[in-house]
Amino acid sequence: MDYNFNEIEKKWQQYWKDNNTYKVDIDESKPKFYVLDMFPYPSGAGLHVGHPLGYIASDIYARYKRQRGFNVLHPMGYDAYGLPAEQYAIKTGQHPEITTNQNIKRYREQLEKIGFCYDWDREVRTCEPGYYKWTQWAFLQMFKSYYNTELDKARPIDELVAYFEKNGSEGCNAHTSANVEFTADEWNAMTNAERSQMLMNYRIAYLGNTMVNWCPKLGTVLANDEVSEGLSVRGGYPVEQKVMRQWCLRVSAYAGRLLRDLDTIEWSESIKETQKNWIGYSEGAEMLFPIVGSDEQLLIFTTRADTIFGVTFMVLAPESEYVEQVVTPEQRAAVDAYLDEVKHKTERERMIEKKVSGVFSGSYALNPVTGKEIPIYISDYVLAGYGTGAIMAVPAHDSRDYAFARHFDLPIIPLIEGADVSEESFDAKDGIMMNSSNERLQLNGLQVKDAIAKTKEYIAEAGIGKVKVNYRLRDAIFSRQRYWGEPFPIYYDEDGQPQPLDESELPLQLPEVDKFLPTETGEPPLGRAKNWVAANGRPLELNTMPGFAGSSAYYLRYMDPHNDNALVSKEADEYWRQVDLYVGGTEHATGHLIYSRFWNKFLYDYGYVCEPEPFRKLVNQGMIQGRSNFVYRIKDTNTFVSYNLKNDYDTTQIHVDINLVENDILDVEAFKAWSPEYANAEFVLENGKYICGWAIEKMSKSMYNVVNPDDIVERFGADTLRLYEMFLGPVEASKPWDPNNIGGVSRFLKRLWGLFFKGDEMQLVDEKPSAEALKSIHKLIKKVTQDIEQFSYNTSVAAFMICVNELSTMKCKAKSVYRDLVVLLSPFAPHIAEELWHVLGEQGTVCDAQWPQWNEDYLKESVVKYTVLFNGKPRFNIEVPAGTAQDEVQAQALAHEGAARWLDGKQPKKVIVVPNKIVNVVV
RNA sequence: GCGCCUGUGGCGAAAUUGGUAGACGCGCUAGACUUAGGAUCUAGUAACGCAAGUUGUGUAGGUUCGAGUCCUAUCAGGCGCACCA
Repeated sequence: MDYNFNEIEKKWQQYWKDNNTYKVDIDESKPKFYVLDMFPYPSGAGLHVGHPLGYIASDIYARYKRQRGFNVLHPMGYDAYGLPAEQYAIKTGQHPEITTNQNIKRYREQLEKIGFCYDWDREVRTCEPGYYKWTQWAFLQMFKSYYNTELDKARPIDELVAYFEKNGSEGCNAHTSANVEFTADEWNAMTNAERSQMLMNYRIAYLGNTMVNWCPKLGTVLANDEVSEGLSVRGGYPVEQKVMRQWCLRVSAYAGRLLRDLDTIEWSESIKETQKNWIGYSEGAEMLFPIVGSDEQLLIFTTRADTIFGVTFMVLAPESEYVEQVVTPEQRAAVDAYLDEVKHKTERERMIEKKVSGVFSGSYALNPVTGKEIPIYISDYVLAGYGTGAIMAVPAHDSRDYAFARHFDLPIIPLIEGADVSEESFDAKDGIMMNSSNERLQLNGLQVKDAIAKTKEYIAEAGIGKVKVNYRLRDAIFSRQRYWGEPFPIYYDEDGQPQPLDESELPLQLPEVDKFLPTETGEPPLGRAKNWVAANGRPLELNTMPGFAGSSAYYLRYMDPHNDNALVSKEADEYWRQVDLYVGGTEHATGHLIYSRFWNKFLYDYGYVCEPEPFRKLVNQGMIQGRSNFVYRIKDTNTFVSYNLKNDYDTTQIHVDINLVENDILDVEAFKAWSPEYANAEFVLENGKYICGWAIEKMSKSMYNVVNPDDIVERFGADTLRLYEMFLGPVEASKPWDPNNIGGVSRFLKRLWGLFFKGDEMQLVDEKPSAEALKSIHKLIKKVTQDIEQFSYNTSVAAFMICVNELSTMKCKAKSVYRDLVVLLSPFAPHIAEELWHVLGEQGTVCDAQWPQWNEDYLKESVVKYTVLFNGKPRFNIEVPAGTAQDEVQAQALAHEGAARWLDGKQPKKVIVVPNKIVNVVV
């Protein structure tokens, strides 16, 4: 009987569906385990073979854990809001919901063919009202909260209001970005609108005037992680810096906890490192520099307090609030011209130019330690968003200050012995201080490290500053000027102030619009909706939430997906707690994985969830790249040149569909039929063939190198696809899809199948397995068990191949051996395992079979061989009967005896037995 | 510039964590079988050499009886952050 994978796979997929095999419920009698994949955005292109890589790895783990007696939650869903569906809608007028649902249907079909053990009853879609109700709900909780820096957690905003009524802002422990102070009387005298505006400085979800990344081409603002090198990550359009009034999330309040708690989770070092960089912890000092002829002082941040004696000028960011206070009338024109110039440059232009620019403000500041007057400049190399937007410049020991000083011919005072600052600055935090003592502070002779500590102490004592920790992490910009996203549960009152909807009004459903474009007056698409008002008749917010809103808490929703009264019930949360294993790509390191952690911590502060971290262990699967093929067209002709002849002509490289190419040889007729453009193409061949060029690139529709998993399933079966993807290499590694290797895995399954049958008869019998068969299978049990725990699936597949070869060679027919083999194989190749499970006459499904245990006794050798080395060189072998821990002692005695014989009776100096069957003798 | 990771056959990769480097698969070579297939089976396959043997884990040192593995330096590739004070 042949291995008919198509029939088997269809049959068992149907069986699993009919019997709800993968449905899971809370079961207090079993320990839980939560295995999660990052849910996909359902794009129009469908799945390619790269997508399932992580899904297969997690599926294996989920099935394995289930067989080890765990109650495993393994759900799947869709991140359904996204730009492509919206842009398609703008182009065609088709509602993005229709496109999205079509794509979801396709994804589901593709996923089902691969045989994952998802509990589809728990599927979530971020664009469904029943789901986004809870996205909106979480937003409302954030709107109604502030961050208490003393308790280090979120608290109701009402508590802050009560505090303001009694004490004003004095001594208030609330995280804020604004430097405002007011008394209780002032607070109580404010109008409602004024109070509402003031509270925006404290709310965790707030409407703020912030510098945003504005992408004119996309017509929307973007979060920092959606921008790379001044271009939008999606689309690659230029991004400008612009002050706009936008919804933001006070992620920065959580910077410390986001950083600290990284130590409590099992993530790869590289992704933790990426998050650490993104959060950007930096310990330094804030210092006050009095402005000459003014009562105002400049507050600056520095990590190099020790260099205070080398400060020769100050610099303000162009957007700094201090600018207005320091510009003198004489310098007004020059400053305005500079500010105007800076404003019209995009961030990308600023980065590319890297030219030193700036302008003198006209004012001077007083160095609080030396008492010297130093000029205040304005320059865009100082960023408004970091620290205080103002710095003390130490050109001798900071390369940026150095460049600025050289350009404006400002003095440079070296502070470290032996540092040569004639050509460049000396930035290292290393060396002995000099030029750094006066009657107030003496740093000369100290190491830099000690000088920093001493200066910090001094400035605190002298009252000119304080020790301060700064984070680079900024608040997340949370509104988008788009249609296809969650509406905000916010209306605007008579004063134009945003107010929360009542929770009973949730979900606030996305309204219908006639077009998916901004309005003629430049408002977001929701401005087109008719009757877009709250229950009280007031107008609703027109922005929608960004992509990461819906994906920030989806792992919680899977725990209790149909609950209409809570995001997740207490019972479900306390049972499932957190994701034990999360599998997904590294591209979300600074986006989703930060936002989710933030969101979870916020919910944790109120006790809505019981774990401070959402994802205990994270595995990042690599990308599967495509292998693209190229043809070479001679410029301005319709003639194509074979790869090795292309250098004789002036050619253009063109991607060609890999389905038209076999072993880099182009099927020229198929190529002509591919597109009307090529119907009359002519070819310059080599040896009668057209050879294509190739490259390893990202798998993408536009490069015509996409391999569809459906085709592989059709030709080789889902089990082969699963085994093959695991066999390619470590899950974490990126690797190109190489269709050649698949034959080996396919052959392995056929060979395994062949062991069960003689002709059409099942040939296995109930007999006692031989010692060597037991050894072979127990070796496999041990290997596979350990490999799965370590995600080393590629070596597991190799071990299966070895075992099957051994069983085949020894003609093993004992059912009990194959029963264990089938159970071991079932996480990797569930369909064939299920079929063979029933061929063996077993009941139930193999998913519920208990995972076998290995017995070390079967693995022991009867005789242990030792190689005796003299000073590392092999001399002779000895054999010791195996059995107990005694064999090492025996080996030592035997080796000693043997060595003495070899050395003509001379005793060896030392005999070392190492546990891997080698005895080393020192002579 | 700062930080992190990775360097092993023709290729994807293993190596029980310091103990016979290259498991397993692809590819390749030779052969067998056959109703000629997108087959299957057997043997071989790190390099050099007819051999015994020698050399081999990016490079150079070091520790050790013994190093792919540990230490130091260096080179190459990948990723992240980047006028972040």
